Amino acid sequence: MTAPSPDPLDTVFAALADPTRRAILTMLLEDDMAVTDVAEPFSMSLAAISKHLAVLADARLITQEKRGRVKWCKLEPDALRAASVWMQGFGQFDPVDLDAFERFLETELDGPTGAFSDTENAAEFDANSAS
Amino acid sequence: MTAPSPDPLDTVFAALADPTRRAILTMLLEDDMAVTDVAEPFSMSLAAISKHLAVLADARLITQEKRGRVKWCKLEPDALRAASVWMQGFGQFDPVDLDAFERFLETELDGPTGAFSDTENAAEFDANSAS
DNA sequence: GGCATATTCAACCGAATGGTTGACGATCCC
DNA sequence: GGGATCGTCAACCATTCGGTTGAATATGCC
Repeated sequence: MTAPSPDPLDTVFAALADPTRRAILTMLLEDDMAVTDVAEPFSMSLAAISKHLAVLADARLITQEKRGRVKWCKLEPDALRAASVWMQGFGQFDPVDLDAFERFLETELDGPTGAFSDTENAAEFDANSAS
Repeated sequence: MTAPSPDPLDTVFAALADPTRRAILTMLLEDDMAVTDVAEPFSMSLAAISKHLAVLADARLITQEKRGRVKWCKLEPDALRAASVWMQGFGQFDPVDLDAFERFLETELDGPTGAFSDTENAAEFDANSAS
């Protein structure tokens, strides 16, 4: 924590660059989750997921609150605002295609408890399986 | 190049995670530039900038076209669209705050030839100088 | 041809990343 | 108290990243 203070965009974009972390964010979009539950769909150790969550928390993309012995992870979409503004400036796209995102989500998420469909996106949850 | 085919979002976000590369994109927003001219404001070797440009090209954030002995770099904002859509889905921010971006740019860019103001953002062009 | 310019290549280096395993500290519950 | 569960810590490992330097490859110009 002695780091000077790198541009917040650095840490936000770096956090988003990992498919596991993006998948975690997508899961948290549905609901707050405990660390163990976040880890469940991934074929990777709990410690690894814990590290990913630390990266997301460092980028302020999530917050973590310990209640009892379970630590709850909550999406913090505000952290994306600066990054989003930065990106939007380049494209001058059509204003926010939220419909496209909802369509994307429908293929990404299946049930409310983290049971994912085995579409093309399922690969994101077992990145090592990619040949 | 034997890599399977990672999610394009991986490479786009990873490319955006570096302040030097974001600065390059900002410069290219003004105009196409040759590699040497891109490198000029940075306190880093030409080879390093060449690598950064390769990363940006790999993420399809820029294209490079060789005319004569000089290679021109051109911004390709389309590559940001998918990433932007992905991000927007989390925030449900107010639709595209382009004004905020233009204000940001005014502090970022000074002249049309790569002369940057020495505001807070100038640090991005000599990242090593950050204590 | 011969020299200067533009850009990349190759080898190397230190630091950061993403993962593992095993031990550890908290907390819940009987 | 004591066992099970939750989560992190510490050490380790292989790979990637961001940078350097020096040589090599085009290309333009006289």
